[in-house]
Amino acid sequence: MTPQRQLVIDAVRDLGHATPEQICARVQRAAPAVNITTVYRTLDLLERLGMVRHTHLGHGAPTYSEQEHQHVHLVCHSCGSVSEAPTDLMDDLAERLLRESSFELDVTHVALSGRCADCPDDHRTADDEEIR
Amino acid sequence: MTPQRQLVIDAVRDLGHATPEQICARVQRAAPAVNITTVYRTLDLLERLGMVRHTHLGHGAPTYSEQEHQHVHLVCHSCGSVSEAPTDLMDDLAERLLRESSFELDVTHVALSGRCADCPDDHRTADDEEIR
DNA sequence: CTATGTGCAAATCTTTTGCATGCCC
DNA sequence: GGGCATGCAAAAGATTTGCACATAG
Repeated sequence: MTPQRQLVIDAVRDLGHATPEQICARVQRAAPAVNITTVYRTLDLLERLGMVRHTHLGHGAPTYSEQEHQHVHLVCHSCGSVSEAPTDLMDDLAERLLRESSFELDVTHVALSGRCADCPDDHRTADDEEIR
Repeated sequence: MTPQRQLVIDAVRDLGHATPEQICARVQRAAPAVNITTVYRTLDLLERLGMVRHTHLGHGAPTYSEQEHQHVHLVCHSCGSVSEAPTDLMDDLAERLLRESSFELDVTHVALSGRCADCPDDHRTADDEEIR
């Protein structure tokens, strides 16, 4: 366990869910010399150790969060905000998938996409707004 | 409507769901001169026109499919296979999200992740296997 | 001494942009 | 001629790799 690794863990914990870039920026506030390469390598390592997990939020960037930090991500593709919902929302679905398709759902790995409460239902299609 | 655009539409239809790269390769079988830039631009255009949609399958690459081709994608993060399930699987969930979180779910935009019927439950974590 | 972690630079891959050309009306 | 679509080359952004150095055990 090196200082860099500890900093990455702290950053992941503090940020909740963040991209490698954001994590790197955070780490560099404490230790400017830390290279982004190290952040990538460390995230990879921590993930293999089961200490962090990553989730795909839709538009390319994977985000990392603590392993324990389990919830379903709801991404608004109009405003880009990410909110969280309890994983038991998915329990029924998970059960049905297992029964009907023998598919064992990993609830936390992928974000659900849609429009959040704050965004009006204008008629642009959702993807027009997606951050690239 | 140019020949290139028709070819892209055909490729999207034929391939079901495919990345821009795959679509480009397919198009180039018929017209080798077509540039990948054109594929990207055309997909963008077709998407704005509502003729195709794209879905995030988890590991970075977005895949494009016909607009009408509505279903939920199930991605196995052990073997990488993509299967499809009827969207009404998600109806209950969508309703609950709307009621409890005022979140209007877009069922088709994001793939669900998990382990498919064919993959044994070994104890590597799912993400170890994720295609990068 | 050996193994491992780190920083740096460069390579790679994907996607986007700028620009010149060509075609259609 | 004006506008739009295309191809090409280059840029941009994200991630990975090779390598040399340092440090710990």
